[in-house]
Amino acid sequence: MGAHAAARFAERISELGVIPADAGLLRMIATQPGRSQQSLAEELGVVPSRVVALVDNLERKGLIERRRNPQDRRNYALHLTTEGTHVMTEMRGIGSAHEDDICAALDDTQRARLAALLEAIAAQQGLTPGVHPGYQQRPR
Amino acid sequence: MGAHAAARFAERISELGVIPADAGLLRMIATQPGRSQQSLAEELGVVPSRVVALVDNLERKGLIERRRNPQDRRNYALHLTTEGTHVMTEMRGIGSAHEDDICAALDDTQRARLAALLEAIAAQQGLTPGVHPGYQQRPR
DNA sequence: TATTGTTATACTCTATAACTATA
DNA sequence: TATAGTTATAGAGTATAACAATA
Repeated sequence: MGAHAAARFAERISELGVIPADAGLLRMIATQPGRSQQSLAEELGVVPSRVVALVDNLERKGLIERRRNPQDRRNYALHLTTEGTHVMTEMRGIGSAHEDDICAALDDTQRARLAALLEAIAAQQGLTPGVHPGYQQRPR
Repeated sequence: MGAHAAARFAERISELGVIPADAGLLRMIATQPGRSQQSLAEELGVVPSRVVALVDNLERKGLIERRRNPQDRRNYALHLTTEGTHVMTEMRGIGSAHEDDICAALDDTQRARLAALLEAIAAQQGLTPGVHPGYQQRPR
């Protein structure tokens, strides 16, 4: 079911010219502007060279920019552009609509109950809020 | 959270030398022995040439076999081998243990409540029981 | 001609390892 | 030497299209 919800979300945000990988990264940068590629790599649990490609995408789409840090010219401070901020706002709206669509079968009480149950599981499983495990390589 | 559960399941079944794609296909063949590659492709929503690779894997691992149909020699009837049947049994046990692990935070009443809520969503969303959308190409 | 399965090919995603610039 | 980022390369997964065997 997670896969279904993810696929539907992907459909929705594609209207913004954005793919799921973009969405997660964009949100991380929006939440904590100025962060470096290294910090993203660590939090996502992926290799730094992969962040290069992800950030390249976002930059090519004009949603973020790499700003040189004059104090330490080795790293970049990543920031949303005006366009990126706009897309981020759109995405929040899409996120709400998406949740509403997925939960259409449930009334408000049931949604609250579902959320509480899932949160209990997430906490017990030690999941980091806000980081989608989909970035990490799948074990095989 | 679906991604987390899927990753943990992948870990568990890797002990059997099986990956998630194998697991789904193996179960489909176990449930309906003798089915053709075409029928799998249709139900999974993937292209027939992909089923060739998936079935090749399973056959290489000795879990299934392609049997020629003497009536219509164009298609294969897919069947589990003895080893495949054994792995399928193991997988069922792993599935139960997995569910139990994921739901460790909930008592029996809560699990029943969660299951009911999720089933309501799945039904409303028109999800085919037993087919994981992960086989289908992700829209971009 | 139509259907089942296969092969050839190309493209995307991702990791590893070597490399550059800066500290 | 160590760190941030990049490039080159290789491998896996997957679709498209052409193909062979059978009907």
